[in-house]
Amino acid sequence: MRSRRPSAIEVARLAGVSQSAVSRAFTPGASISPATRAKVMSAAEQIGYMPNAIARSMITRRTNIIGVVLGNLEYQFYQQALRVLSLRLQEAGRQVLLFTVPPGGDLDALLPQVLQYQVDGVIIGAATLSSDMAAECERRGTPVVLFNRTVPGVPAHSVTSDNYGGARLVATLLVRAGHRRFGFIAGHRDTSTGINRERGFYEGLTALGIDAAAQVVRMDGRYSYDGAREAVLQLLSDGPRPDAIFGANDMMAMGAIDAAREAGLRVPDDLSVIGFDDTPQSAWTAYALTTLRQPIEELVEATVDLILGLHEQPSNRRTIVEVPVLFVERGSARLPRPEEAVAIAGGARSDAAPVPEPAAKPARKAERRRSRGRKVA
Amino acid sequence: MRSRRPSAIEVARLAGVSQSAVSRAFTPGASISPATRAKVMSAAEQIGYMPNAIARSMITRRTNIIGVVLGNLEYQFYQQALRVLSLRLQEAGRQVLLFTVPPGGDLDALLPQVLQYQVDGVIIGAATLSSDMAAECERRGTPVVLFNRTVPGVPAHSVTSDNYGGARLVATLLVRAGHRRFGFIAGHRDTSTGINRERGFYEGLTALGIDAAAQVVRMDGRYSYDGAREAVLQLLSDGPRPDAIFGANDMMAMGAIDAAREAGLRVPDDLSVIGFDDTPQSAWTAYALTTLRQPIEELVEATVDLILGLHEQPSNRRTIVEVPVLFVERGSARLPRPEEAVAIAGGARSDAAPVPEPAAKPARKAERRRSRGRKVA
DNA sequence: ATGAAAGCGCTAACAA
DNA sequence: TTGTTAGCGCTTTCAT
Repeated sequence: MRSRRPSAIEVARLAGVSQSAVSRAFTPGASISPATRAKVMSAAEQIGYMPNAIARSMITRRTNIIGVVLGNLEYQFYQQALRVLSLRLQEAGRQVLLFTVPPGGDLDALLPQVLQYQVDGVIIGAATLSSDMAAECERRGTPVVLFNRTVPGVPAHSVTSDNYGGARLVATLLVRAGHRRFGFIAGHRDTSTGINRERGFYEGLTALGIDAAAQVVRMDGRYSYDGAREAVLQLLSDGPRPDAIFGANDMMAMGAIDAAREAGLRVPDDLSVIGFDDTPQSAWTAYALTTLRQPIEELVEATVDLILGLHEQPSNRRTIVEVPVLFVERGSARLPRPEEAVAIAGGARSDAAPVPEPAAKPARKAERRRSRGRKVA
Repeated sequence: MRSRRPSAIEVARLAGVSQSAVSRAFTPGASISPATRAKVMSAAEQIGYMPNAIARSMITRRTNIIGVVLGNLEYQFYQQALRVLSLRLQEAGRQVLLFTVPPGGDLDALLPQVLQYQVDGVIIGAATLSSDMAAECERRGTPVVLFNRTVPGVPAHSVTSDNYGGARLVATLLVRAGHRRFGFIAGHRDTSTGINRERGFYEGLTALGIDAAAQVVRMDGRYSYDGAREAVLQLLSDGPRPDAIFGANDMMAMGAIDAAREAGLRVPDDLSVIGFDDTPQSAWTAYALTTLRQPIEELVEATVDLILGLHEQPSNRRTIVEVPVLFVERGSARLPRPEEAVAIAGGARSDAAPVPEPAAKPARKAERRRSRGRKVA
């Protein structure tokens, strides 16, 4: 058996050309005659040559690797996001170097590792980035895009969905449908996502004259099914019952639905429940969860465009992309009559009956309305 | 502002030492005096130097990068697996270069890309590996481990769970509990996982004298919730009803449960349903799915041990690790009395009452039995 | 313990 | 179009 990894020199020798000819043969659009290229290719094939991407990146100063740092890979949303991200980056000819912030771990400790691999850019969908590390990345000329989060005071580019607007829309729709007492299941206080959803919900209620402080019970669902289920079970067992619950993500909303049923309540007749994300499970008939869809495809597309664009042409202007969310009506919440709802949501078309229905094909049948979305440059 | 990425030479100049001293300072256990190291470190800090992992790997001939190729990132099981895999590899000081086989895409087309990055090993949890590509990897000395699959005729190392044994156990338990007519929801015919689960189930039935050909309706669930739900809806609407359904994964089993309920059946009273995987949703009270747990942690651990070990010390002996699965009883299936069930499963301890229960903490409360597991070297 | 020098596999500038 | 040459940033002999 031959030596393990043939180099361009060996190919060159075999093909009877110079080593740079080999390099050119593998460079699309390089100045080389078809005859030479053919010779090279056949020699390469013969000995199983394959260019060394690492060596190439040393001199081109680009690795075509994008670092992706995630901290919440236990959440469906991030799992889906990673799937799409990986697909899109690959289509763009880039590779994904994946880093996971371990539970209790530190993003700032991880980032130097990422940078050592000379990545062409970093996409961060994890905990908070310190402004020190952001500055370090900028100094090195490595573009950074925050995915699904913003960090106050850190001048990094970011892509998020309109968490505030979506949550505010939920508040409006619930009030218009006659709900008066609410439960809000919060995730973590220290994520921009969670904060904005909470703010949107409370401000939406307040804007319609609801005394949020008195009428909303805030629960901590720790972003988990179990956490939410237990909190809601507790809530329903003592004191006056809410007539609607808004979960800061779908998993928690589903925990709320199960809790409600365990407590003998019917959803949505006795209790309306709305979630956030539109994970695949929301469409399952056991839940038929009315929710806000985070448009993963669009979020990812924006993220990829940003990071690749920044590598080509660095910019010190901070870009913030905010993508509108979509209201997906299934069966878990009582809502205003369609005409009114449409007026509330700002005129998007509604093409479904208002009756709850099993949602096998929610994408086609359900009523949807877009939140405002904006792009801030 | 200074030049973007300081090199060891610049550090050396600033510290008044040679460039190799800088290298040594950053190499644990290298022969260098504390004084010199201190000088280097302070100079490095000053100009923000960080070793270039790419350059280093050129000469050490190891990148510390493991290629991970997945094709099924829409399935929870692989999402979870990736999460754990990434964590464990990071703990071992390795990085994950992630590749996704696009829908309809080709693993063999992807693998050369992986190899160009000079990865220290490849973990494959996607479609089928051709023996050509396997040979190519071996020729280059890049170890390959198949995750959750085996490919007949391809001499690659692999780690799987005991799909056959688990499925066979399901058949046994269902028959012993008195079930006689069955539905089996298959995934794809071309995955070793699917094949073995199917074989185990059918052979388990046959071994107990059930005429599988006559008593089992085989459905194609395309590994999806929707596919399974529709297939089961169809099944229940015409012809004699089965009294138990086994889904080749949890998502399909949950689709079956929803279909049964839509058809007005109670689970498990009218219909027993068992799944495979033990995804997080199985524990949700709406389903309380009785299922077989694929021990992700153990699968990943074995995979990581294998791939790292192989890189240190290549072996041409083919290693196949098969990890036992765990039977997790929740509430979706009627089962034999505990004593009998234990005898069937081969003596594993049972510490739960046989009554179905909401499964908030299934790990502690549920009854479990291990399938046989074996390790073949 | 330290520095000088060689070179990992490649691309890019230059000359021919 | 082609070959020659000079590095990319680092580790690793080999002297000292």
